[in-house]
Amino acid sequence: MGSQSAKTARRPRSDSVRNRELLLEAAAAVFGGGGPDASLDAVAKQAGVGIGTLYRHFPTREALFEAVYRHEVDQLGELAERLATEAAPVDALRRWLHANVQLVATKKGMLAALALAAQSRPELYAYSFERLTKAIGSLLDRAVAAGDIRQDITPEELLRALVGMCYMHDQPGWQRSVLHLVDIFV
Amino acid sequence: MGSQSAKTARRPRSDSVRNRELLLEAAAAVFGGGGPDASLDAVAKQAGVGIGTLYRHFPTREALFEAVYRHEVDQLGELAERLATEAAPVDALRRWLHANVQLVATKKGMLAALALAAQSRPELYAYSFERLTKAIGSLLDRAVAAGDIRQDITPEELLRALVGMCYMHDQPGWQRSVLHLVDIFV
DNA sequence: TAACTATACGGAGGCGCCCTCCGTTTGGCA
DNA sequence: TGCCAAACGGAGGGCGCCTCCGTATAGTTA
Repeated sequence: MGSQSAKTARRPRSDSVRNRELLLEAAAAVFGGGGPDASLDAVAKQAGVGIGTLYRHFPTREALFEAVYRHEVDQLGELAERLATEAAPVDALRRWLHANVQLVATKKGMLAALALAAQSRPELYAYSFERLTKAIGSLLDRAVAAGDIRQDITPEELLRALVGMCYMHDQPGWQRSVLHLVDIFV
Repeated sequence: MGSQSAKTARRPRSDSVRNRELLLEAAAAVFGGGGPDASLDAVAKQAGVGIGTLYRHFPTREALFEAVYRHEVDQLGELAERLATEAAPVDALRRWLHANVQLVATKKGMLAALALAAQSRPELYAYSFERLTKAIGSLLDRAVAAGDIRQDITPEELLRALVGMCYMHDQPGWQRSVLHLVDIFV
């Protein structure tokens, strides 16, 4: 039986996998720059693939949004794992939080779209919440174990605080002030 | 000087005023039914006017959203004033709250659009908040004065509670339960 | 009342985006 | 190396967006 349900299963084609990745990156760039109404033709062009390929991978605009969202969340998760092995506990936490702020700042144009997508798709919200909570949790645990940080804070609290702070993203200078708060807090 | 700044001012044309009203009603209906992506051509058709007339009154889609939003809020305000003279205090309050729930239920498709519009336009939010708070305030004062209701509640609290309850608008049966809560509360 | 004109109306048409469909290409497997 | 399922590309029909200008009409003036 192996990992496949039948002998007839085939490995996915390499170009398919690569194109999917290219499309996700292109979509993040285009939506980030031009807002959620940006043309899908532009996304395909940016990715260097035909429009048909885009639609094969993501049948609807919403599907593309959702995939981009998951992709971003996954990248944050992986970043956390990497930092956990590469950096000193507190530093890892600080850098991860900064990466979050950075992401929100870059993808301004996507926020509205993501908010809508997450609102109408509870399971998406749940997924990202769990994944991010775990990421924070592991970083936090290490920092606490190292004795570098107070213990009376849960991952959920920290995540909510982070999200809340980023909600002010239309005030001028929000980025500075959030980074500042993060540094003070740590 | 009267109400005009110069003698050269002309009264607005009656057809213009009428068409504007027709368009707002049509837009509320079409967006309510077909979501915020519904065609503007459809709105014009529903209103029985040419597409050019729609664009003259509302140069962008956002302008139309905003106008519809203000219109709805104003109507709720007027309803409150009317109820204040026509119904018994507590009954007026109850009916007004019910009208709110009704509105949210009817205009489901508009909620996402309105949320976006309100988010990117702080003054719109401020306007509606003030107007609705006043509406609730007057109804609440009357009910309290009549001794029919507890006194330790502010209009702001009530408004927030109402909005909060309607945020669950994707759960099945939310409408029943909110109406139920309203009745119990009153 | 009639003539005048500022104002508003309507909708054709150019443009660009959406999405499907199918002939062509390519990667995996034997 | 040959086979073919899977994936690719992009032309094209359709539709919605928005502008532009000739026509109609409400308000004003004589």
